[in-house]
Amino acid sequence: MSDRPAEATIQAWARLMKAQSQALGSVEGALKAAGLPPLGWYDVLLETERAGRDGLRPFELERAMLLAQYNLSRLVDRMAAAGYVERRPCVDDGRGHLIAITDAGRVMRRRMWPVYARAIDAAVGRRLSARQAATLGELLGHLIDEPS
Amino acid sequence: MSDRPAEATIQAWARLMKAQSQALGSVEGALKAAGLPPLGWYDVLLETERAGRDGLRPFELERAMLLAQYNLSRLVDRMAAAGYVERRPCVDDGRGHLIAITDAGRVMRRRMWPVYARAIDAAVGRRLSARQAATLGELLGHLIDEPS
DNA sequence: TCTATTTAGATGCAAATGCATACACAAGCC
DNA sequence: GGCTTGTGTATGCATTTGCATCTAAATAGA
Repeated sequence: MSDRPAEATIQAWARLMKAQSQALGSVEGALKAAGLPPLGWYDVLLETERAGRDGLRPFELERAMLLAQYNLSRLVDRMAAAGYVERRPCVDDGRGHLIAITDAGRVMRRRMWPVYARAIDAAVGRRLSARQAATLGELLGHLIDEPS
Repeated sequence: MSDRPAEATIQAWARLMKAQSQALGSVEGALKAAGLPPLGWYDVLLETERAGRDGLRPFELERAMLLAQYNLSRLVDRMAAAGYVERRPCVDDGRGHLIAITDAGRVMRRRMWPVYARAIDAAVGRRLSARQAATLGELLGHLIDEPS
């Protein structure tokens, strides 16, 4: 019980929760206000677009994102239903498939980006100097487990 | 559209999302592993305990937490059903009520704290020096809207 | 080759969330 | 007092999440 964290630790923890909650909320809000899909969709679109023609496997996508497997599986369902990605059989491995972005998906990603970018800038960029943002990123990096 | 955020901003944003997701996940995981209720319950217990004998109004609680109104309403339902808080009629204002912690609630809060504290320390405290934690808290503070 | 184990992914079900709206009382105005 | 507007809280319904489990295919071992 003498593990009681230092005051600075507790404050950092509390503010980490609060800052991300507000930042995320305002970004999601901006997307919704613009009639666009939620943030998670953007990440999938970005990763699948980066992956090129062939697309990528769900488990690869899972690693790149902060989503549980079952969660991703259903997100892909929805996005496929919306026509932004498609599932293709995977020759190498009959268990899985490849997820590839469609033209509509590319269009949507381009449509989302300006809104997303502006929202990030409002939530983070405009509130910190370049130096502060760099420091913040650096410190937050310490809290992230590198699986690499 | 030339609002494209600076690299440092984007990195800070991405890491903010990732760091809190991991930190929160590990804290929630620690609570669950110890057979304890989730984090949100702790916050309610803490605030109601601080509020003293009379308890406090849901809208006050709402301000102290990161919860939407309807969400809090149902959280209180669950916690009342579990016997940790109780709703009492409010004489001043017939619309609302007061939420007060019970003895069982106080016991539960005390049971949760060591686990919570250790988890915060593992997720944040041990990864940063005191100075770094203070800086992180300071920078995160810039991202938080002060309604005060 | 045949079996056991592991891995990729989906899915049924229960719980939690978000949204819109309903409801009840309070407060201000005439 | 009646009427309108505002505020505090609950709730029905659809969507999303979490958990546990299931299937199918790959891989390892005998």
